[in-house]
Amino acid sequence: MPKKSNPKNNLPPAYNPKETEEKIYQTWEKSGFFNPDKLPKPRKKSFCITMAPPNVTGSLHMGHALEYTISDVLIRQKRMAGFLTLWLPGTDHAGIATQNAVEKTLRKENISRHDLGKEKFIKKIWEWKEQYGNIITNQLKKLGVSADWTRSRFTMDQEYTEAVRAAFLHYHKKGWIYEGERTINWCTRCRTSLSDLEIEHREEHGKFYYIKYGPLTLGTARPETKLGDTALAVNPKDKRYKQLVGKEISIQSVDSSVPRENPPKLKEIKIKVVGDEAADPNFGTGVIKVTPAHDLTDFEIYQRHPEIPIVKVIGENGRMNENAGVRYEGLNVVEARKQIVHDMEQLGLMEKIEDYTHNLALCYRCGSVIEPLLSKQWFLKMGALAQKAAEAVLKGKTKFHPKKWEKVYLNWLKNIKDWTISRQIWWGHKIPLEGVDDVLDTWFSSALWPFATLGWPKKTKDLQKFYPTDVITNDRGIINLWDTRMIFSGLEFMNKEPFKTVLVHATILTKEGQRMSKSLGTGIDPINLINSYGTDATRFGIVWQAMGGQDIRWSEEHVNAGRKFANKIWNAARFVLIQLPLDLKPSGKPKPKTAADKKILKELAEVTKKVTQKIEGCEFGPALHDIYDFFWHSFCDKYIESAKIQMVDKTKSADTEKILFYILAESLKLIHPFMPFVTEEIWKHLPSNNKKLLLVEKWPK
RNA sequence: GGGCGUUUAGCUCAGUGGUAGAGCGUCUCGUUUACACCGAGAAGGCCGUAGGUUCAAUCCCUACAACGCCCACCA
Repeated sequence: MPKKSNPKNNLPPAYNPKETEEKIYQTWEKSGFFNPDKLPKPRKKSFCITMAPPNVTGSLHMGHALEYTISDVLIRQKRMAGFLTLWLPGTDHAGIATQNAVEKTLRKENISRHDLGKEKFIKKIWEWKEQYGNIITNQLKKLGVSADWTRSRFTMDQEYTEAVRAAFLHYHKKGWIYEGERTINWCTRCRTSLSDLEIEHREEHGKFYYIKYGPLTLGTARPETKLGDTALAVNPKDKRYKQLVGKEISIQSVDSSVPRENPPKLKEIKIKVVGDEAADPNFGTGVIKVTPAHDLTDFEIYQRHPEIPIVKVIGENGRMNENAGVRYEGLNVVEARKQIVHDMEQLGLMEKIEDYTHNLALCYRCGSVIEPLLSKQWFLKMGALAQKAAEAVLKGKTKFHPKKWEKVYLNWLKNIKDWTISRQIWWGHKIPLEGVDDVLDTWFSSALWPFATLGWPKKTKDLQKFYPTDVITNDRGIINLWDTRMIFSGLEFMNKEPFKTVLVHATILTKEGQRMSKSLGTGIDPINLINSYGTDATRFGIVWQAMGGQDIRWSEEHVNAGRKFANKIWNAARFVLIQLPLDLKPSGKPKPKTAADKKILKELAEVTKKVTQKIEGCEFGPALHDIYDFFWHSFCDKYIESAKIQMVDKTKSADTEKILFYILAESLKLIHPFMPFVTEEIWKHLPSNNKKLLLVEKWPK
């Protein structure tokens, strides 16, 4: 006999995420439980993640969605497991990136930042920041992110700025920050220096020119820098040139004082030959020209041979300057190259030209060609800091997950150079010294994130409770840019590594294996997925594919599968609720009576253990597969079908009801970190559970 | 140049030293007290190639190939 539907417990026949999600999120926010201070007590152990702050340059992409979903899974599970749980959110001012984004919008109105002036331009960026910061926050909420918004930080808010200042002055006092004129990476479009990590490489097919230098011939890909040559270098062990080392030789060269309108003329110049290991006897002719002002290697040769003069021939605008001579002055690099090649050919100085493939250095923010040039910049000494950072990982104080990234991390630290920390842009933290207009590399402030967000340099309660934090989650692309620098900063300022685990998540690619990118039009907007499938389904689809550190070739079917699963949970709950008597009181683990009862309880115990272990081990995809499999195939397909028969038998029906309820309730807890909305909504309808949110229910053991 | 990763069903991916699995898709049957966003079942795989270790290899080892990523001053 079919039971009468329990009128108090009836749910609509299908789960509707649109109607549910916003309301549920508001309930959570109102509860205050995202804030550890308001969580039910007692909670002895803390668990803290400082959120990798999204840039204020745009909206969220799939990488964010993955990153924040798996962080949220961790946070929700720990919160339920009784930890004093804090997920601290924020945004990053993202120096060059944001400045460029705002400049781009101005360009549409045909205005440059110089037209506006510094003050007005910075005001414009702040307006932009307000607007995009809010968009991002709202998108994170849509994703279900259970972060403590009351503690939200921005890398340029007042207190954070104090932290940056304190950190800089600390290093300065130690003598680790110095100003120096060195050859650095320069973006001629952004008009700023960049660190080694802020350049990208692209293969380019170019030419390789063999130029006559008096008795010698040498190869170069950049003949225009010849105008800044101040020496030649050969390997001291190279027998061919041994006798030349330390001597000055006379060579015929182009007379750059002849105006471009006139035919080129020869001029005799004298140039010194030095012996240096950087010259490889087996490459080209074994002779290299030394242009210290425009080549990083050549600058290092200069450092080993300080008697070599330096002549800067390319300006910060990327054009040849007065030192290049009237013949070339004002030409950009490409034009100058064309001109000088032409001139040398005319004068018989060009021996031959070959095809050549090499890697071109590009700005990681705007894609323009990087021009190495001599410039006065501020540097932070890396020696002691790099060593600290390496030790943290070597001693196992900080662990990477997956472990393979430790090698990448250590390898970079081994070959590290001093960090160029000054930038010539307008948007950023001003260097806190008199008479300097430069701002700091945006990563200088990001490096302080795990403790500056908790109140450093003040000695706050939050720092005491939550530092060191537990996990940081990010893309592999910023292991060196960010993780390394947070680790040595944490050790330097807090004497403790900032987190125990670096969780390097997968990269989401298109189904074809391409990088998702806005400009290529290959990106997917997670908000669109949420709008068509619901947040739980989107989170499900993402986590379902997050099987390990492997890249994910995105396939949307899994989001659809998530939508179906949400509905399956909903309907299983409907079925159970229809069966339940109105006065049922949840009373712990029920005793099994039948073989089916025993089996399902045993399987629940197993899946509980597996899911817990897998979440703790950062195996989110496998954890979700397990609970999915249990709930759908063991509980719905098998047990509910058995229960339908058992319910008819009056000697068994009461016990069966209890088991149905118990399995459902425990499953909802296990599913909640992955699919928080649908589980919370159902939880509201369960009898005698009206007071507590699933959000803070006790995680099953 | 150095390092790393991937290669399993039509697609996206799990997995194990001993008869190969999931989701989606396809096909057949099914309106039974939740759910057709469902149920029962089926088809579909020399587990990249070639060697080796082993009683036994998709799994361990070696080489190769394809694709992808990171690092690097080769002018």
